[in-house]
Amino acid sequence: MTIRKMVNRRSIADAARAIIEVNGIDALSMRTLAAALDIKAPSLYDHVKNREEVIALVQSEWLRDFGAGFEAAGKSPSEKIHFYRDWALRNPNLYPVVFQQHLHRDLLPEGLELQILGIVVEAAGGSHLRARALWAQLHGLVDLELHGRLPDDADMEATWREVIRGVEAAIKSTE
Amino acid sequence: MTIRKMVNRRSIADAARAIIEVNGIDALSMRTLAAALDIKAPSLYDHVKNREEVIALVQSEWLRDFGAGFEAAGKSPSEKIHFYRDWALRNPNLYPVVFQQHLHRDLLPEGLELQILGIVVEAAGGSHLRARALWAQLHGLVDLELHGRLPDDADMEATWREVIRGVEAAIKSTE
DNA sequence: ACCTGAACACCGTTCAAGT
DNA sequence: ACCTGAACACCGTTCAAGT
Repeated sequence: MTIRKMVNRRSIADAARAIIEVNGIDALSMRTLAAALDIKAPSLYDHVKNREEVIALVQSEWLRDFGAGFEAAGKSPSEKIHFYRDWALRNPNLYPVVFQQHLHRDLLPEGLELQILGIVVEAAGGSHLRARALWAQLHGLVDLELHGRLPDDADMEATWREVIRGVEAAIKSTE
Repeated sequence: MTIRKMVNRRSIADAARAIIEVNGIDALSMRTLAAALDIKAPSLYDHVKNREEVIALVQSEWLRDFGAGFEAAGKSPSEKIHFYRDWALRNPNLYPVVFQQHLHRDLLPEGLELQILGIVVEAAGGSHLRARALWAQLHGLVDLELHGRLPDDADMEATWREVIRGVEAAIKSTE
């Protein structure tokens, strides 16, 4: 006689995260998710509104994880940038879910988005404008790298160093 | 008596592009695509290998379109950057297909990828390294903008000006 | 409240059959 | 060569029914 673990929004989010992490977001179906929780697909709808909301829960859970690590990473621009890249490459299936879906702000812990934005602003030397330009660069480079869109012979280490150099130069120029 | 237009790889690509353009890539199913061409879904497989290949055809068609426009755009970094942004925002449903899918290089016109890369290198003042950093920034900013991931009050015009300023400063610093 | 089986309207793809 | 209907193994979601 096996006992089934309690099913609630948290356990659903955890099971969904595990599926996405291993097999990508396309592998997340309401049926596979239900199976992982030992119930049938229609039962999920007693806990969540729809598949969209399941994804939003994972997004929220992992944005919190990212935020904590980003906050804790060394405080120089270079260290923040390295953390961003490493987090993304360590979580290739989760990254697009967290940073490339519509952000369900209503399910987010209060202030989390602002906290993360604040760290980027700090790394960019205090300018909101440069912070957005920097974030775009980090996000874009990660995305191109994850999709294998850069030429095969592209030296990614050197490219990331170039990004860091650019930010440091921009900060120095306004000091 | 209605006559059906000829069905071939080109007409399939055109019909697929039209569907994606209007309703996004999720709306592209083999059944809706076949219906647009006045045939049944299984018949598509006499012309293409699978849905993946249909997408690759659209990707190839539009990368060529982008490349032609990018080439023709004014030759200053600022003008190239503006063209990139405008093209993306004018084609919000096509952009991810062209720049965020695995690139099927085997279906691409010879040299097209290198041509586009060359233009970015030129806009970046000749440095391959800075070209990748720049492309990442353009791609990332467009993606964040298309996904509405930046704060509502973010001044996008100013952010793009900041990107242009950064590139110009970087070029100047190595002249 | 939580779970179920059956059903609806969809998918991509295969295949035997027609012309 | 090109097209078809039928089928297979999937989807997300709804709903009446059970406890």
